[in-house]
Amino acid sequence: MISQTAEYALRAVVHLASVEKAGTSSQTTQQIADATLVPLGYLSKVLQGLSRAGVIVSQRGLGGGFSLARAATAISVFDVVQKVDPIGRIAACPLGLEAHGAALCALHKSLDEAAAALEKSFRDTSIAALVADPNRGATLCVSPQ
Amino acid sequence: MISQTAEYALRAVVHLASVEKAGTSSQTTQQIADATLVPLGYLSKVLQGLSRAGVIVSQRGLGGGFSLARAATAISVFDVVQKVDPIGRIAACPLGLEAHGAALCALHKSLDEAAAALEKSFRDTSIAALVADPNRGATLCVSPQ
DNA sequence: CATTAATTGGATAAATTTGTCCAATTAGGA
DNA sequence: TCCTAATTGGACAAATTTATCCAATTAATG
Repeated sequence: MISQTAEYALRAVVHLASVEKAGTSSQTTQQIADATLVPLGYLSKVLQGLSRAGVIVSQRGLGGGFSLARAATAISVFDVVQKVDPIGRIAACPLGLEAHGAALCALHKSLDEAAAALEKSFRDTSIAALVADPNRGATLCVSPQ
Repeated sequence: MISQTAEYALRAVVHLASVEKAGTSSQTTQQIADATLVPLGYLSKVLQGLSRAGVIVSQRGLGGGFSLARAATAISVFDVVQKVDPIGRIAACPLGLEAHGAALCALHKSLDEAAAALEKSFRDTSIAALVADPNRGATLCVSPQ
């Protein structure tokens, strides 16, 4: 449903939200990789993408790392997914025929409605809502850092 | 949201439903390719998969081709998608840690709920519902065969 | 200023998905 | 029986996604 890359991006952002809630300001790629079990080298690319997209901010050099670009309550699952692996809403008939202008056939209308529902669900879920209450289960199914 | 292969499979099955509704009993790979604009060689593989999955039936030799394995009302979008490109429901933490047994963290619980909703939407849509009323727009955004 | 720790970006490789082609097999019909 | 039309299955190629590695750059600190 979502790509591996989107899954990795969500894990990283949720982890950042989790440590920020606990009072830590930034995390290195290595720390994020350890917490999320995402391959280090690939995670580096994913974080670069999220940084360019304005979801997180990076700080180079000693003491640097990544942190959320804004409050976790102001970042949605959609914000993260859309940047690395956009949900393909169907705007026009994929067959490219213009016989019916912008009108979609029943199949593509139905698929687009499903995509719209998924998109709404992602828009309505904030990253903050995915950070577990520290008194209950841990974030990301792993023990807290 | 769904793979290219799933999109092709849906086009093919909807097309078969459409021609069967119009009284034609079977279609060759070539005919389906012409109607759906799916690359012929690849469509051949997709149809083989749908055939093995029991969604359509094939008939070899002269006069052969493909037809639906049962009434279009009894085939759902889910039946088609699931065979070629299964919706990945999240049964256990993808990080593979057993710290919390089968319990999902908030992120994966949320993603699984989204997958469940998508799955339900696909289950609730029959192929018959996607065959356009011949008096209105055409099936698949293309002119009828 | 030198050292250390960190991101950045590029080149490259591996894996998966998508796509092509063709020989073998199956079946109908003259 | 022979010809033709069709699926089947295998090998292969291209494109995309996922993953690895490393040199260059940036920044803090002693």
